[in-house]
Amino acid sequence: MEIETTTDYQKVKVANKIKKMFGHINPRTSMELCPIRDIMALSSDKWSILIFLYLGFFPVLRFNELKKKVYGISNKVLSERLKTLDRDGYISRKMYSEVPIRVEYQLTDFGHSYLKKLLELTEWVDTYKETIQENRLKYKAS
Amino acid sequence: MEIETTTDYQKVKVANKIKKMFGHINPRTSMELCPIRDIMALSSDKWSILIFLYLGFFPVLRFNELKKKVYGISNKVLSERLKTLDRDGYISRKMYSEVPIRVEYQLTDFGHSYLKKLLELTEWVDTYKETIQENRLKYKAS
DNA sequence: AGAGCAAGTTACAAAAAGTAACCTTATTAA
DNA sequence: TTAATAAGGTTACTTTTTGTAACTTGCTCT
Repeated sequence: MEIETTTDYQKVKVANKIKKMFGHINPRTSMELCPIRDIMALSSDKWSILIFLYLGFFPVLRFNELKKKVYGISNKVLSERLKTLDRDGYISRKMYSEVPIRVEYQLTDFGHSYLKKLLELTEWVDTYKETIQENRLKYKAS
Repeated sequence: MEIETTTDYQKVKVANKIKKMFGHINPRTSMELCPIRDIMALSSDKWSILIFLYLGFFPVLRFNELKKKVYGISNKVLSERLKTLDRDGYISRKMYSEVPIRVEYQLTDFGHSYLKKLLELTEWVDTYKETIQENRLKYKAS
């Protein structure tokens, strides 16, 4: 898989984007107070990605349905992640007081908007996953 | 900040993308063996994002320069992240046997390619960070 | 009365991240 | 001739985060 080189012009554009977003980036200051990292970390961790993907694929899922699909996740962690995603507005939680109780989760418009962007990044990863495997083998051999 | 609603047509397109990438997504199988999560988790965590951004902004940085810029990171974690990013091929590490020793890190073409995609996601986050803050306040109040 | 179900919670163990002191090799200053 | 300084880490130890598995709650059905 060939990676096209980034031209100097493109690099300048990237640097400008970074500067615009992280205005205080310079040798003397930090990004410590920047919320972007916090938001990124909470929405792109290994479990949240799967929750986004499954809710993008199946419009509505209940707690235990998600638990079965997001293979390996525990009740505790699923519960925590759903709370965070709900709190930040990516998903909605609807409780129906039936017996037994029914709770339904789905992406909000905001969540769909984020998922669209997240997918573009995962598509890149999907395209180059073999390249990364090869890089790891080369590294190991060296 | 208004979020535009995702049409049913767009949702189907998203579902198709997911199906293409995560072909085995269905109620009976898992994504357990999928490398995408692993790669995403290792390249988009809270410290790696900053390393990408700083190396996207400053073409070449030495260990201690990075340490100063990536405010709050410890030697140990910086060293670990740099190793992982080097191993996966995002950055290159060049050592010069001077005294004192000099080690330079920079993005590879592969790393630049990834950063470009990562930036699109962080730009979305940058655009909507206030929305998320509001969502959190609403959630807290409810 | 006992079993079962959905949707969690809780107490505890394991893993990951953070902290601070230390190491190496060579150079210069006292 | 010690001693301090420098870069780029490593190591031992502490704290925080994750993961595991058992338990809870409220109601129904047998």
